[in-house]
Amino acid sequence: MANAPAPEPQNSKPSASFVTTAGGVTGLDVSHIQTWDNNTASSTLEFILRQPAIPDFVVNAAFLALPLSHPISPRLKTAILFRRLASDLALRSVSEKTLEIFELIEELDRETRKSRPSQAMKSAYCAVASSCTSAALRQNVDAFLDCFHRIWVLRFSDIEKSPAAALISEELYEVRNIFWEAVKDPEIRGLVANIDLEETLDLVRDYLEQVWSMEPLFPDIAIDGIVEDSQARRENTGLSGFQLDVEEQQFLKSSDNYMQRVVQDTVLNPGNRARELLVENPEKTCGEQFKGNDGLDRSIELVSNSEIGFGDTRTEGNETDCDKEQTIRSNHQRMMQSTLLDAANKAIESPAKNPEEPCDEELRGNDGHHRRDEMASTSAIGAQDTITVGNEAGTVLDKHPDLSCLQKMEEIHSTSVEKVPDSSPHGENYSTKNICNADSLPRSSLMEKNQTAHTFEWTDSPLQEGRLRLHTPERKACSPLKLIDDDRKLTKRRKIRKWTLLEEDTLRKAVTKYGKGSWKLILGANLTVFEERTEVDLKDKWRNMTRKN
DNA sequence: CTAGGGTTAACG
DNA sequence: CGTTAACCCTAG
Repeated sequence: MANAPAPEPQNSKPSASFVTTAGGVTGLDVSHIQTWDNNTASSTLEFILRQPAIPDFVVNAAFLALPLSHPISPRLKTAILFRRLASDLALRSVSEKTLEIFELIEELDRETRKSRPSQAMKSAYCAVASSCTSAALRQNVDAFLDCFHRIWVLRFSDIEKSPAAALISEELYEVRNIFWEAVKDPEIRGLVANIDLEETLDLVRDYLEQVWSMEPLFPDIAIDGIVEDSQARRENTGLSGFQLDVEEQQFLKSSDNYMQRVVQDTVLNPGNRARELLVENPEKTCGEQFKGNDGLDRSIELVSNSEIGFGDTRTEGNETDCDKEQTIRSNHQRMMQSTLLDAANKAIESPAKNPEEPCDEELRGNDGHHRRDEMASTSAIGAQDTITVGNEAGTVLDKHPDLSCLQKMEEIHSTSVEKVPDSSPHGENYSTKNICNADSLPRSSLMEKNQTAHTFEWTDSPLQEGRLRLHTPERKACSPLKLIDDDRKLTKRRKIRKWTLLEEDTLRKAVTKYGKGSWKLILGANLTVFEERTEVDLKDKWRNMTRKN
């Protein structure tokens, strides 16, 4: 995984300069980023996100240099999530967050590629879920019961109802049954207590490698300026050939300064992986870019501060446009930092910690709800929710140590939901909040809802305590023109796959059984045969088959 | 969700 | 270059 395949440079306009070392691409010259069009920016960011050798802080800085108006496409969101998966992998840690990332990727995947999850994805998901449960069992029985309830009952039923439903494979059902047996019968627990983390990591690795090599990273644009050494690089960073106005120059200086601070923080932060990478390549990575003057100091401090709550960045009465920009940017920075650096910082978390605590940490001191929404829709599950789930599940299980069936647990789950019909932690309507956000900012969060995503409303049930929340795509105000433009470019047509004889046979039989037109039903009844086909595909295929025969 | 017209890409 | 299967878009 240390060396993901780099995209073949193609021949078109130069767009981005990368710094390479023996270990691969390790840095990025962002000085021209302001001149990139949306497509170039998306593709380039996607590229660097997929380069494990590029330290997180470089990725972070690249996002920082990106014009705020730049839309984050579903593809890019997916790439960010892949980055998180890769980080988990590098740190040899899988957790419930990893599970959630899979769910999010699957949802996004359905939006962008309209495909069902690959076998590799489902296997990896199943393995991560198993590993988490097994790890909990090794901890103690309470943790195991709690974990089982959270993952295999609550989360499972949430996914079933979510756009990520296709993630649930037969294998997952089987594993759930096995764990369920272990819940009922302590003697079986020994058999599931030692699920191999290595195997899980391998499966996640397989999945990532499959996805990363699946499609060209640069469908339309090319990376032309791969710089081989710092000498050449120096020439390249001089902004020659580009006319920058004063504002842009100031901005660039500011981002340099930000990068400098990130580096300092990173270096001071023991156990941070980025630091190791930096030390390995002290000058070839980004060293030269880290000169600059005070531009974003205040927002940087806010960013560097582990506190995530929404402080007002405009404490001095001096409200210029520049300040506004800083405010927006500082939110942006926090978002990126927590998304990308969170994984890197995991290394310094105590391994003995309760799995919920990292979330707690991310949200500690937070009394602003915006942030909470953002985190809930990215990698972190709302901490209070999670903890409540934990406690509740724990006590429930303690009170009913001899639960006789899964249904009973599910009953408990649903009654607990009914008991607190509208008690979301802050009594807020999340949808409304997000819409407000979207109105005021071009993009307040990298993980902001995909505009093309269908709405999956949870408002009338599961936002309350005792329930894990899944990603909830919502609409936001956005220029429809931009939207169409973006999606056209970024949503790829599926690769053509010939129908197999088995598929044709199955379809024929199914049509005689269920009748022509029940495509959804037919698909549902033959999910394994019609892997990665949609009901529309079935319909089209039937049209083809019946046209000439 | 389905039906049906439109588009794309593989193939002879 | 025409034909066709696979895939996409969207009205109803």
